[in-house]
Amino acid sequence: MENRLREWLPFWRYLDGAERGLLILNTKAVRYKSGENVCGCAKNPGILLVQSGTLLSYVLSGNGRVVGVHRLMPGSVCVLAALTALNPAVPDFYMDACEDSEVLAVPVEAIMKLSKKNTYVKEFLHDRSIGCLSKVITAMEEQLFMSLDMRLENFLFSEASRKKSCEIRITHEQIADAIGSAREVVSRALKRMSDGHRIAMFRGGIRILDPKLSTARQKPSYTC
Amino acid sequence: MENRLREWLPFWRYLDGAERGLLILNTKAVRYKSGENVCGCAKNPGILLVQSGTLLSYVLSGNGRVVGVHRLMPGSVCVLAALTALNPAVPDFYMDACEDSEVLAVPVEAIMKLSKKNTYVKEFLHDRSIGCLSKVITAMEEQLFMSLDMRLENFLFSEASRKKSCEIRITHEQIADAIGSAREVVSRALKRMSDGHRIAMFRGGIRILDPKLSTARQKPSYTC
DNA sequence: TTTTTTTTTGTGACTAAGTTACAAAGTTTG
DNA sequence: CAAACTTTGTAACTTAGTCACAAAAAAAAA
Repeated sequence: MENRLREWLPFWRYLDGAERGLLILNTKAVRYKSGENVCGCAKNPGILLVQSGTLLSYVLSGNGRVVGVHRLMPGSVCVLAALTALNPAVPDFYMDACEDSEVLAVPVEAIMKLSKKNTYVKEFLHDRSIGCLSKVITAMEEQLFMSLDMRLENFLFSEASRKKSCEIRITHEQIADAIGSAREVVSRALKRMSDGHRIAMFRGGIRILDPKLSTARQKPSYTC
Repeated sequence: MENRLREWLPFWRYLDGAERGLLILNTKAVRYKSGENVCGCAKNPGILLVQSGTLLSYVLSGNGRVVGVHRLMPGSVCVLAALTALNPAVPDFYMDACEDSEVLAVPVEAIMKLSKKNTYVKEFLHDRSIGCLSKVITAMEEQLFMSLDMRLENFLFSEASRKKSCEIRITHEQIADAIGSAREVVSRALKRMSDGHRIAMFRGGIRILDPKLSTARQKPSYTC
């Protein structure tokens, strides 16, 4: 545990013995089953250090629509949950495990106590907070400004490169959740791509045929 | 000038003589004409203290669509522009004067120099940054999750209460920009409201008739 | 193995909202 | 007053989300 903290918390080397003790004492290893809710509904694990598995954080509308925000992989350190708890201006976020996952969680109170005394912790929190919120904004910009087809292509591309394979095992429903759309809409878009022989579809997955799809990841372009 | 800085920068009382001098020396009073661009396109005035007029900050898509983010009124202190310059992860923002306006601008370099030495400045920046980004996220959530009609009603209500009058002088085009829609869409929605006798329309403005419109401001509700 | 149930995918009809293109009405300016 | 510009109206079309239901495939139960 101590090794993990040292490895992932850049301020570790600036902590004195008592501060390290406080952190070690309060940090808890938590396991989540695939699909289990990690954060939201008044549940707040604090700062997360992902050991294994994948977590997905998202924003939720009143009527169930969703914008995916981050994918947290092993090695990720995420302060978003803590931030929600610390600052009432920050809107609510949710997080689910999308595989069986193992994380180290530093509760909000502990990190707050530290950050009040230690500049390095404070600076760490500041930096990561802005990073997290920026990612949220970027994700929402994508959702607001990019067409469904582009988002879908980008998603397929990024999944393929993540899995290092042009065969992706995923359902239309899961894709829709990931890119913030509806299952029927995704099914139709995939059908168009399939008709154009850019992908091949099979139950529970997709194979990418068009090499262009797996090379140029588009980005929304901002002009003035 | 010094009085204004003291009044609006909560860390002023924690600065020593040299630091105050640095700030006074670097802060500039700037005037913007209505419609003039304040921030964006490599232009970055730094931290803004609005003296008079109104500024509007927004996010811009590649094809000209817009999400309004903040309205800065006299007394507002905004660190968004500075934040963009300081942290490459933060996406680009734009800002226009929407009336003739007068602001005090503290350039990025000056505030950075101060924040490196002074904890209070650092904490101020941190706090305002998170506040600004949270507002951006809230604005984008509204755009993503709320129906056009709701956004329009909320806008009309907030304008009416801001101007303390149920007669708002504004064009459909300006409304569309403010709520992130298109002029035709706004015209149609206004026509529906006008048909239902909730508003009266005249060239260059709108009068609110339905008292319900000016009482209950709706918010998107988040559930789990 | 069959039968039943669940999961996944397909489809049509409908709605909301953004886009394009143009016209008409009202205002301002020469 | 006429010309130019600003503001508003309107129709046709496109994209994407919603609702309702059906068909196909896989998994579980009998």
